[in-house]
Order: sequence, then C-alpha cells, then structure tokens
Amino acid sequence: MTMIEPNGHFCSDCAIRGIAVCASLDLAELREFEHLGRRVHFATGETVFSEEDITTSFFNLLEGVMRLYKLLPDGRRQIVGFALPGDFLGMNMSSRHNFSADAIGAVTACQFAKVPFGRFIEDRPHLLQRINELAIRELSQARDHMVLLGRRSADEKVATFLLGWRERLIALKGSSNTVPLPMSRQDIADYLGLTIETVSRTFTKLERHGAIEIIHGGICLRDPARVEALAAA
Amino acid sequence: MTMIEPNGHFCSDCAIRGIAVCASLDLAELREFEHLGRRVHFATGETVFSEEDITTSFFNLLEGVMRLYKLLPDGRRQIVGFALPGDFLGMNMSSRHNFSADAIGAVTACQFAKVPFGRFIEDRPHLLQRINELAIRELSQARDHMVLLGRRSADEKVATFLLGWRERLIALKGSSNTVPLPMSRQDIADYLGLTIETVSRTFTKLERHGAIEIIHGGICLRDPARVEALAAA
DNA sequence: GGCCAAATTTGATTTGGGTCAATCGGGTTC
DNA sequence: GAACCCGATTGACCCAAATCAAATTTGGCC
Repeated sequence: MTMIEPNGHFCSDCAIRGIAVCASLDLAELREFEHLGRRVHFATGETVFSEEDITTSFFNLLEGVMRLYKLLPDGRRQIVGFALPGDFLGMNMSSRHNFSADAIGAVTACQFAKVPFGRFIEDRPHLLQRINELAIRELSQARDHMVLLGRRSADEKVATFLLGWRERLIALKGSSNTVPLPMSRQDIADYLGLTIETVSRTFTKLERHGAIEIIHGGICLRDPARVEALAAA
Repeated sequence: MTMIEPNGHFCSDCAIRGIAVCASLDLAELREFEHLGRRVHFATGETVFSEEDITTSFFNLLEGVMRLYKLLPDGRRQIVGFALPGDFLGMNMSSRHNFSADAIGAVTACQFAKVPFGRFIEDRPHLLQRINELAIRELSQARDHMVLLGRRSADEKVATFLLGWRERLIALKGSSNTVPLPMSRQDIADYLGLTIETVSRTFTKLERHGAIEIIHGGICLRDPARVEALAAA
C-alpha cells in the first residue's frame, strides 16, 4: 500500500455507496462510519493481504480490480475470484485471511481496522445483515464456480467466464459488447483451472468462429448467442 | 419427507446443540425457539429440496448425511458439499435454493418455516452473527474445494477428500482410523470432479500401496502419513 | 438359498488438455 | 530505430483421466 488520501472524502458521495456494505447505513450512521475508514491506494501487482496473515483490516473495494487466490505448497495457484468495486474483503472465521489478494492495475479501497469496525457492527444488526447477504451471495457464486471447475470443458469454462465477467461489468457500468479484461491470460487460466496455452487457444478458436473479437485489453462479443450456447451446454 | 415427530423433543437436550446455529441462544430463547422448528425425517435418497425451488424452510441437520449438488442442463452433476449434523441449510439471497439436497441414508432434521424464523432472528443479532459465522466458514471451505477441483490431480483429490471427511467425522464423533463412507463412489466422483472409474482405481491403488484398506461401507487408514503426503503435494 | 438389479472394479482404448518449445508482437529503453 | 523484454500465441507431442466395455461383487427380496 503506497499512500493515504489526505482525508477529504465523504461516504455520502462515494461511487459505490448503494452497492457496497454501507448501503445498509442511514445518513447519520454514515457520518460516523466515515471516520472508521480511510482511503488507501495500491499499485499494479501490489499485494493487499496474504493468506495466513492475521486479519487486521477489512477492505471495501472502491476502484479497480483485484485477484483473490490460494497457492499450493508447490506453487500451483487457484484464483478463487476477482473482486470489483463494491466487494467487501477480509471477513473470516479464525482471524486469518484464507486467501491472498493482489491489485490488478491501480486500486483504491476503503480500509477499516478490524476492532473498531467490529464494535461499530455490534449495535447495528442491519449492517451485519448486509454483510451476511454479501457472504451468502458469494457462497452462491462459489458453488457455481465449483460446477465450472469440476464439470465443464475448456470451451465451456472460457465462454462462461466471458459472459459472467461481462455481467458483472454491466451491473457496474452499464451494457456493452466490449468486455475489458484487465487480468492476464495466466490469471484467467488460474481462475478456470486451465493452462495459459489452453486459454489462448480457446480465445483464438472463438475468434475464428466469429463469436468474439480479441482486442487490446479485452474482447468484443460479436455473436453473444453463440457464446451463450457454448456456456450453457 | 415422510413423517413428523409427534412433538415431544427439546432443544436443550438436542445432540447438536453446541455446534449448530442454536449454539448462540440462551436457555430462555431456546424455549421459544423450540416452537419454531419441527423434527422431520427423510428416507434414503429422498430429496429435501431442489435447486430453483422457492425457499420456504431452513433445515438444521440433526442426524445422517446429505449430498448438496448442482446439475447442468445435460445432466452432469457437481456435488458442492456433504452436509453433516450441525449444518444449517437453506440460506440464500434471491429466495430460491441455489442447490439441491438429497438424504444419503436416513436423515433427521429440524425444519423452520422461513418467515417466522426470519422474524425470530430480527431482534436477536447474536443468532444472525452465528449464521454469518457458519456462512463464512462454508465460504472458506468452498474456496478450498475450488483449489482441489481446479488444481489437484486425481490422487491428490482422493487423498484430500479422505482426510477432510475424516476430520469432519472426528469433530463429530471422536478420532478413529476407520472412516465410514456412506456416499456412493459416484457421489465421491461428482464431488471431486472425477469419474467413478477413476475414483475406484485410485482407491484400489491406495490399498495396493498399503495406505488404506477398503472395508465395507468405508475405508480404514493404514498409513495416514502416506495419505497426508499425497494430499499435501 | 437363489435370483435379479445395482454398484463397483478392472481392463482396453481414446482424447482433451497439459507440457515443452518456438515464435510473435507491442511496448519500452537506450 | 535497433535491441530487448514479456506476455501471448502457435505448433508438436504426450499423458492423466475419460470413455467404452466387461467382469465381478454386493444387496435386496422372494
């Protein structure tokens, strides 16, 4: 983490107010909440926290994308998710993080010290309720991803990933057939349980079939129906 | 579901009080809670709820084992988890179940109607807190399972499964090298993202190497260290 | 106990995706 | 603008696990 905003930000005009945990707070609470968090920035590739680190903070992602991953002792990596603005990171049992998180590109987050945040929650059940909702939604996504990892072919994995990623971006920024992919091919491979070569080949194949166009920093959906058909299978 | 206990059970002497959601309730609350749930039984293979069903109830598993799974349109199945006594099922966003649940063998559960249960939670933040803890623990398990599905070999998957299952049984019933496996080989395969043949072959291989012994309805760990070495890899 | 159906194991063969090895761009530096 | 670097692509080959196909064991049920 490289710098701390010289203060001067307000929750009430935060871009992600409305989708993040803080959506459950009223204006009075928000004013108090404001003092708990501080805005922090991370540079490309910087690690925000590592698996097995003691949890000292929670993070509310404001801008940018993060990869969340676990490593096996021999270095194999599984990306368990990509975090986007509005995602809340750091909740755990056991007081240790159970995955690592890196910034993909520049990232801005709202950081909360664990203890005061915990105290703030205590007498605000609706905030706890909100956190619970987010956890349950993530759990549902995690289960969907298990199906993908355990039972889908490489083509299906890639098609499903493109559509799912696109959906998330649409929810944030509105609809478009252009899908930016800020993460590397290796990241995509480690998310889908494939190798970088297979991801690359599958992209090329989709492009040859006219389903997508590979552009700089992403892809463009040329034939969404075809991609959907592949993903459904 | 086939029968309803003619009443006459008490939360205070419930076998799983202490590990389940209700661990967070004091005796006075427990007396009230008692009236919300009713004990239900399911026979072998019976479906407790199906994916996409509207959620009308939550279940607290008291006895037996359940498989939790998702199906792809073409019938491929991914088991997303096995539920054991103490597990709480049915929480979701969206008011629909996001997986199906079958009884493996006879099952007893405590069933709660969604609406009164929701009302009961509302003014009991510590119960919500408990549910949140369980959700977060499940999320952590789900992420571990993603690593297994995406990045582990067949041998590692099977070894990891046996040790993990054993751990869960130890937590419930105490330590033993004998590991009952009430689920079928097909269930294990669908949990590990393998085929039934690969699971069977891997079991046989482990037995030939003296790591385990295949017994009726389960396995016996002959050389736990060797199995652990395989799982760690 | 004997018979059928289902589950499991075992064997032979195939294949999707991994591994290894170049090669290609596109960006940056000097 | 040449040299370099690094991510991405492409090609050739290989192998772990899937598929296909029996054989065998197990369990329920008359």
